[in-house]
Amino acid sequence: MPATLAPATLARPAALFHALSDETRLAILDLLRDGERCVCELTADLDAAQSRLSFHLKVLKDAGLVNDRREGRWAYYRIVPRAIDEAHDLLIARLPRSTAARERTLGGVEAPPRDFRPRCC
Amino acid sequence: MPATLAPATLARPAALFHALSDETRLAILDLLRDGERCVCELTADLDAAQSRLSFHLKVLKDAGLVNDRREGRWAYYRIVPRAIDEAHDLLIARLPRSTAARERTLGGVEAPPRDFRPRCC
DNA sequence: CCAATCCATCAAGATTTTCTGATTCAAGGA
DNA sequence: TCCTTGAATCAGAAAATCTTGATGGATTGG
Repeated sequence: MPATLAPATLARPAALFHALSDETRLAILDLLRDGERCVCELTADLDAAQSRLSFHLKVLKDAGLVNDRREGRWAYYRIVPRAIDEAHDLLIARLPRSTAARERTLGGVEAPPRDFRPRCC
Repeated sequence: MPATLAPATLARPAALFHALSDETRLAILDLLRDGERCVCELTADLDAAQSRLSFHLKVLKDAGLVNDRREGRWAYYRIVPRAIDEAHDLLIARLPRSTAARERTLGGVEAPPRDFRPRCC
């Protein structure tokens, strides 16, 4: 997308929300809420092909939402709570800025005058 | 995706996070934080094609993240704070379940015994 | 009525994601 | 050493998403 649309500050939130935007990945996270799991457990619980889980685990890991730990031939994945916190902050940052703006947003008493016209046209 | 992987309960969070996973849409939301804007304003501010903005506004609207209001030939869009709140709740629901699980996740003192083996293998 | 403006929608193409089925590698166990 | 298992990675196909340019409807002003 054009540079004018994509300040660096939007890349991280977009990547984080993208990692959360898939049902398979959300199902993985739901399983990891109870603690770490190896890929073979996830494969069994989700009834999904192993290469598919590896793919989605990589997406989650690249986004920083999960960690992995090696033990013998197993790979154990777990949630990184800080990443959820980060996503939380990035979400809150999307709320309307002020109470006044919020009321305007909600169509409250502070709505703009009827003859308000956009600046661009 | 397979039905076994996609309980109905995951469709909504996936759709919501997907709407938030694009830089153009995040840029739109950032502009709407100060109150409602018409499409022509967004087009000017983001230097984007009008059909492109209509596309992204539709994605945001279908996800419930924005509302629109018609006035003459203008369409004013605004953030729906409740949808942000909903996304917030869906995010918090992805945090590790208990303190114990969280400590296990973080590799704390409550880590499982060394001879722990996955149930599946 | 005519022309201009705002906007949604469509079709076509390009790009990105996702899935499947190998293949490969490392770690154990026999 | 040989065989099995857990997991990452790759190639190719399929599916979804995004962009662009064109079209058309609705509204407004002349």
